[in-house]
Amino acid sequence: MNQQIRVRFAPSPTGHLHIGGARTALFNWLFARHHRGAFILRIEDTDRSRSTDEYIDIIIEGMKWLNLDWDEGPFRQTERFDIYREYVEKLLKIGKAYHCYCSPEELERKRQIAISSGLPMKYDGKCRNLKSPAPDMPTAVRFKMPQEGLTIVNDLIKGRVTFENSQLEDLIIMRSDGTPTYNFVVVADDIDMKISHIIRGDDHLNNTPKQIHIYNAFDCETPQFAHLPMILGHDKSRLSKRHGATSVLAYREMGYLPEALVNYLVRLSWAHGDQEIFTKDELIEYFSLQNIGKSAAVFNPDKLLWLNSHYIMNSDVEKLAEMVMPFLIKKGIIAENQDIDLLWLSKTIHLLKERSKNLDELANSLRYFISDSVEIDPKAAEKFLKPQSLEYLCEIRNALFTQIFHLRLGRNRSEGSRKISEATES
RNA sequence: GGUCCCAUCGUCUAGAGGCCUAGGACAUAGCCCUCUCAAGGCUAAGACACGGGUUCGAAUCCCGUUGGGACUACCA
Repeated sequence: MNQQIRVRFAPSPTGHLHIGGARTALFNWLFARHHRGAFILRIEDTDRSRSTDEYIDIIIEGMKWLNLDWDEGPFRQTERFDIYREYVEKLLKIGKAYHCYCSPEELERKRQIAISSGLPMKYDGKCRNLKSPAPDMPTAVRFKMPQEGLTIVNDLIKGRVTFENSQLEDLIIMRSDGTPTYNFVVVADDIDMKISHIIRGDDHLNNTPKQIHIYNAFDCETPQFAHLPMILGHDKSRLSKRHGATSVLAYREMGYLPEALVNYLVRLSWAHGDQEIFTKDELIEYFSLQNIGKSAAVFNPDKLLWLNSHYIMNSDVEKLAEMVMPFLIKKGIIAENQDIDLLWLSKTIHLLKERSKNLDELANSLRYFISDSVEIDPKAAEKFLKPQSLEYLCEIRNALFTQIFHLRLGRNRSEGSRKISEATES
């Protein structure tokens, strides 16, 4: 293992693992695997009021479904508060941080004034050089940002980005309740975990100069940064619930294959010539930060669906049989513990997979072949099949499907099984 | 408002100054295959945001304009 390369995915458990987060995780994972480095999973749950254990489980489940395995973690920041306190103490001691006695209300008032008068909304530094601190008051701790000069971020994707230090404000690194804040813990953890490359969304690019100064305060070398372009909705605004499903597990529910989602996500801002379909091994071999584009990408459900049907068509029937099972159970097509002839199921799937774009559709088609007792009710069928497919099912003239039709009408499964064998072999 | 990022078909993208009459993929349309629906094959339509430079030569480099996005919390 290459000890030099260490990357991490650091979601906050305030919601599901969404499309954008999944792609960030994927790129980190690919980078680690390509370089034979370490991929670390870290849960950023310092905001206790918004973080839940349930979301942690959901995020981990999403990672597992996508087959993104990690080498270290999952670490939880709430279990590391002692470490952060030490780091804060150190900064206080060397004079890189100071106590701030301003109340949130006071700060909010100043911010409103700044907005209405069109001035920059920056902390005024009131407590920066306080001579006689009041030790009994609840205090937050602020980091002392340099106030002049430039900070340069040499980003592996965006290139050289320059920030004026005068724009940076003394950010709060520890709240008055003693809990540390994001921009600080990120750095503390990345130092502590010896992260070599930070690959994250470019919504963090503006945070980077602040974090660089924290590295400097600790006299630590900064890691390499790579800021990925955002994924947008069809209207080019940030992807959110109103654009449809954004959580990774929702795609599992809808019958998408993890390989299809991974293949779709990897092609957002990344390309390898004209190739569209990649195996996992190919991705690991080809992946490089160098051919990641700089511009945001619009999420396109049509192309994802096309990839999914491609992967369904090219999957082994045995594997599909296994994957479609939860859908059959959920729909009540088979009972939870029903004994089902897997060979028969596989052969039926073989006949249907070409026209199923997802596992949900596949299950719906299967309904008509599995339920012996169910007569076809066109009204009911209409709910699950497209008109053409319904027509196709009902007007069966194709010899092959005539046989299955008989089977479905429910005479004898072994009889049907024999006929499917004949059909699939010819 | 301030700071930062971005800009090739509707969408994802190829493009590293001449291989560009700008290539591929999704979606769209047509044709072929076919007893239906799919799948597959072929074809069509469809883009370098705009304006200035630099250069013998610009999608590609530089500047500006316009448009989009992100950040601007005792959120992450």
